[in-house]
Amino acid sequence: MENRDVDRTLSLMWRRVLGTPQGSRGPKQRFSVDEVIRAGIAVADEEGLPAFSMRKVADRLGLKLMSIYTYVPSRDELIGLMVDEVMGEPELTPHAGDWRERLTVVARQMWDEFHRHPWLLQVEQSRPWIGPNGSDRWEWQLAAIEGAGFTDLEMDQTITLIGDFTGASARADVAALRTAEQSGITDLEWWEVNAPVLERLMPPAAYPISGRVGTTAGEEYNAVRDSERSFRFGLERILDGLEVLLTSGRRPRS
Amino acid sequence: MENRDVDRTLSLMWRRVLGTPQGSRGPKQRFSVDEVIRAGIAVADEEGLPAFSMRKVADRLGLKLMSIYTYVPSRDELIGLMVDEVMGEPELTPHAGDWRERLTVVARQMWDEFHRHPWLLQVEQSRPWIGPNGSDRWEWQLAAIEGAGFTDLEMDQTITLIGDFTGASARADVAALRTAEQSGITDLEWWEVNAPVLERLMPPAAYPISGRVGTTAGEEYNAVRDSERSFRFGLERILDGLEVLLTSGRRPRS
DNA sequence: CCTAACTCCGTATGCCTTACGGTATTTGGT
DNA sequence: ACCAAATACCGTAAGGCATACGGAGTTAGG
Repeated sequence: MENRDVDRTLSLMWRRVLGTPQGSRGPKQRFSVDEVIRAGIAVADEEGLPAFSMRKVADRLGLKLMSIYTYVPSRDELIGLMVDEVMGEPELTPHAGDWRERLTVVARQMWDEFHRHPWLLQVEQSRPWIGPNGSDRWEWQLAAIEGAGFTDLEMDQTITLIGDFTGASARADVAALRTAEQSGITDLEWWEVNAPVLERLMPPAAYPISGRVGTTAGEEYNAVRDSERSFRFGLERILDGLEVLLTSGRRPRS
Repeated sequence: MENRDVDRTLSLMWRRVLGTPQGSRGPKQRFSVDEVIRAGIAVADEEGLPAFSMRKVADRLGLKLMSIYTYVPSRDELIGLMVDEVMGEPELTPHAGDWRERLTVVARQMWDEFHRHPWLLQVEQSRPWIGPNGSDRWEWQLAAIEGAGFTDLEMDQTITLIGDFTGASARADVAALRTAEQSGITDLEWWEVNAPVLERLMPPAAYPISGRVGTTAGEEYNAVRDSERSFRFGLERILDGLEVLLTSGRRPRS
């Protein structure tokens, strides 16, 4: 990636700060970059990232396909801009309560966001775009545990841990929701269709533990999985583990 | 999804158990389903899932594109079969040591696997295929914590937690490795190109905490991120948190 | 008032999956 | 021994995608 591309990318990301460097010669653009980004978000919200295409963005704006490329250099770039745009949606409310409550808010915000914009989980960012909203968010997330007693390194690792885990849980939950919706068949119905076949294929003797655990979980969840509950379980364990780190005594306030 | 499709899907998955129901009339197939699956894995290993195509699988076997469809009903199905095939690669060694060590082995096995077959992280399984190797693995993973004092429900949630977290960490690590390899530019070089631009865009006063933390982390990691280290950090926290759950006293052996 | 710069778009290239129909091959049944 | 059914393999085409390129129309600076 050339230096010029870096500039092009970043100047779109930070267009609020830099202003839009509109050359003044030719005709004015019919839309703004922001409108293109918002149209992109709408398409992705409705159809998911695999079905997201430049043509659909263009159609939504009443432009023809290739005109989109005068606003944005490529599909990947547009997606990067969409991501940072979305990062700016939730208000970064001042932190309150102890660090456990604060981290819970941080995690819950991400969880909600992944449900509002499931395509975020499908973005493959080769190199992370550094945009204004993402940067503000990262600052806010770190602020949640500032002064709790972590070292700088641990702060970085802690937010990464919370984010990674929340993303993975949300991914499972969103996948389950989407499948249920698309196939028009509930988890339970699916199971009822497959169970007889699987019972023939999987002798209980070969799966003593998963058989027992699966039955218990199925009865308790009233479904094959309950991702929301797994998320709460995991988050509590992680918070407990962080507390152990903080109270293990070997730690002078850095 | 019709009942017949369920059968078709599952009978391919469990072909070892069921035998291949080869009608005996026409010409024999030149290859086996297993060879197709292995060719698919080779393609995915080399080029990743986005570049994975039926044509490449066919080319690798010396078949023409459409012939693949006589072995496997669709691309998605083939990917499902590839996943279960890969799940059978590592040996499920008998568990030894305490539950912490065992869970570490479980997590490390997944971590390694995601690095051996990074495309696993790109698979969007709408409904999870239940195959023999995946089932055996799940049984083995649960066995790692059998008798440690968890309830059945907690066993399910614990393995899910370890798996989710490991997947997310591996995703970050693999993405970083791939980017470094593809762009031929290291994290550090990328930073050196971008830093001057970003310094202009991001006034330090607006990012006091992330500035400080980022500097510390950068010096310590000798890179922007160190996913391997974040993985070890997160895993330790999670294991600590699970230990809290087990030793909190409120727990009669279920 | 002319021309440089710019927007918008038509066309083309080269990918992808998969539906469909044709042809060659093998074998069970007669 | 021969025919017909079943099957594997493949050619073609439809309908999708990103994006390179060049042309036509529009605007404003000099």
